[in-house]
Amino acid sequence: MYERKIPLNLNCGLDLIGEVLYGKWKIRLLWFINEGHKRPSELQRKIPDASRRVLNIQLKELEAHELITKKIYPVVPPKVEYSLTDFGRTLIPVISALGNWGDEHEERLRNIILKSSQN
Amino acid sequence: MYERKIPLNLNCGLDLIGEVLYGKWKIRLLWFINEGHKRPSELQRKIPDASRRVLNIQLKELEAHELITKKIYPVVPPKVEYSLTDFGRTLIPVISALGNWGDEHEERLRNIILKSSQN
DNA sequence: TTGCATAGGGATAAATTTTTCCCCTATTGT
DNA sequence: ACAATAGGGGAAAAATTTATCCCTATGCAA
Repeated sequence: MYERKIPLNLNCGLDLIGEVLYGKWKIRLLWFINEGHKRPSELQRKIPDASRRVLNIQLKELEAHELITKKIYPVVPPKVEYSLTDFGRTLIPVISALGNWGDEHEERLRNIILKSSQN
Repeated sequence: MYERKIPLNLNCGLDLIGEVLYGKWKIRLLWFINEGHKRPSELQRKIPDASRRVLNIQLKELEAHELITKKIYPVVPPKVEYSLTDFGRTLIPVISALGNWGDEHEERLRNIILKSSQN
């Protein structure tokens, strides 16, 4: 595992939530798990731009942060299902707020982002 | 400027908001500017863990994304003030939602994060 | 006259995150 | 035998983000 060289700072609420949500795909993972896409392979299909590896890594982190739980069924071929914990579920309204803002300003954002990524 | 090699994806609202808020210090910059800390030097003092350089870079990006405006006063020593645009102001409730969630679960989060960063 | 404050930028290094590639388990179907 | 499916993980490379260092300029205070 990677060993951090610059210390964490956990001063305020924004630092704290940042620590658990930072990661390119974490918010989407939580979102799709909440929507009922529980198995790793489903999640990989839902998020095809992410490498399989990172999804696994980020799922592990979400689990370590107690936002999701992992259930392994002892069958072959293997079956695994993730679910939100109660704690994780409290994040859903926050994620909705993010997604809604993005949706509401979709047109404008797309233009702005594309324009500013030209130069 | 850095030239991206992996294309952006701007499919859903979460992608879009991610594009403008991703960046270690951007949320805090918006927050403090909203609180009235407008000058670069104030912001640097408010966010001492960030290097001066990155704050400038991220302020520029926020400006390019039309979330803040920059006013340069032609005086010596130089004086600059940032303000939220109307568009940027619409983000404040979203940022509050993030910060509040972190504050509400402060104890728990601090423990979880420290525990999981041990090993 | 040296030092500090103000604002900003270039070049380069370091830190961190994500991707790529390859390998392993076990069963079912061809 | 061999591929496909389902889930994982190590090692190293590539991508991306942040940090460090040094330089510009002016006016004011010790």
